[in-house]
Amino acid sequence: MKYIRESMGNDLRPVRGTRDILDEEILRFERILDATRRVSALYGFEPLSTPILEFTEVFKRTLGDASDIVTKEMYTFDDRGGESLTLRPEFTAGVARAFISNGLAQRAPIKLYSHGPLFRYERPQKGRYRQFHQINIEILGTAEPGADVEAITVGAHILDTLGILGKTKLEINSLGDSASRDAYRAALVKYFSGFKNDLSAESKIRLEKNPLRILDSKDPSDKKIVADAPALGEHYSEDAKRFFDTVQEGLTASGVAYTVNPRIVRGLDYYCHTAFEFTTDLLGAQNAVLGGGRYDGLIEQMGGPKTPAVGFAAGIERLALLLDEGKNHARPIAIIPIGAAAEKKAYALARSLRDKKIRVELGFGGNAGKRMKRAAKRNTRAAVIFGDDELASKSYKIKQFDTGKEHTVPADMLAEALSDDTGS
RNA sequence: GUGGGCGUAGCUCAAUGGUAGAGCAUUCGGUUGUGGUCCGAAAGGCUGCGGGUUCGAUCCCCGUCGUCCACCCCA
Repeated sequence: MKYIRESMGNDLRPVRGTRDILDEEILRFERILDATRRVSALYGFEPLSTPILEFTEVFKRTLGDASDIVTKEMYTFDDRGGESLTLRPEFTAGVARAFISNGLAQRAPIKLYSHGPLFRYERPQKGRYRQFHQINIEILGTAEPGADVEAITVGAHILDTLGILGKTKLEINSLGDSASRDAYRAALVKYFSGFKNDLSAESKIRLEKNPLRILDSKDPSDKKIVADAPALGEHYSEDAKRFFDTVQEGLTASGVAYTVNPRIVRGLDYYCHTAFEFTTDLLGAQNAVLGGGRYDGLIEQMGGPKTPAVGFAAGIERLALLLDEGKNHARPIAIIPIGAAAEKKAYALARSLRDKKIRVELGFGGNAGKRMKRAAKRNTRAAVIFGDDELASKSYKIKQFDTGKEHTVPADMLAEALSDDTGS
């Protein structure tokens, strides 16, 4: 340690906004991925893994040159061949690209789930890192409101399986179809322009770049102005209204509780109709845990066939922060051989127990006392103790750590005696 | 990118303008066929880094890096 510090200085630190994930946290990650895999399979989702690197153009074209992500948050660099590449800052663009590249339109509608690391150059904060991880769900190739219902439902189901649905609330909104959106945007710009001098500095910029986002401003004086702003609902077309109604009916029929919040908006142009967020008040300012919406225009915008789609992403770090303690560790048993003959036999015993799906800690070296100590530290539930006596009588001594009780079982009953225990 | 709090042992934190201490954790011993408790001991620190003030800085000042919180943006 000392040597390393002297020779390497600060270079041993992980890069700002990145970190090693270990112990309790990585087990939580595993639980989240496990639940996502199991639940999404129930809905017919197939796994998809796309590259972490894409041509920069993939993100520029989908997110828009002016978006914050593109202008100041992407890790973009030229590779040795002079190509401009970018570490993916989000999933949807890469999934859409893969949809086109692989001709998945042939299989539409198709349901895909992905997970993995994403990168954004942002100031790190609670539940927010420069390398972060998401699970991602997309349903591509159907314009039916039922797909929106299913996307939201599978999200709720995953949260429920993780035991954290109750810590969140679901808010939904409709942005209307593109005609409704454009009309609404114009109405908003007109309205807010009348208050230009009273808006916060950020919102003045939003007025130019992204007027919908003013609705979501946290600035107190903005909020007052927003309160009387024209409502999105007034600008829905008949179709848009019917679509939103159908989604709500579907959610109710699916037993998914929600509230309509007109302030839920998406900044990017290709979003339309449904927008939704599962939020929590347990994570400070990073209140969005899972969010998504419909993006009918995206794939066509990328140069693919006209393909309506809906999807969401959920931040694994944020989900992990909400997860309850415990249930992460399955408790193994320890094998404690005493004497040379027993020690030699321990390897085969460990293997045969592991073949029977019993988790085994095979301590290394030391006398019985030392091995017992180590076993206790490994959170084992029981120890299998055997020496010359037990070998002679073809038996094993089992010690239950929780009760401290010991009993001896014949060799051929060992696995059975151990698998009776809970917690494996 | 903007604003604020904080950087002392692996972790959580003390301390004083005179070059640092506790608890937990770690290792060893008390116990070579029995853990968790208990007792004893050891190890672990350029007090983030650089500069300044000072006879002397962990403390005061400046810078820097890191971290945390908020804004921005988002999951």
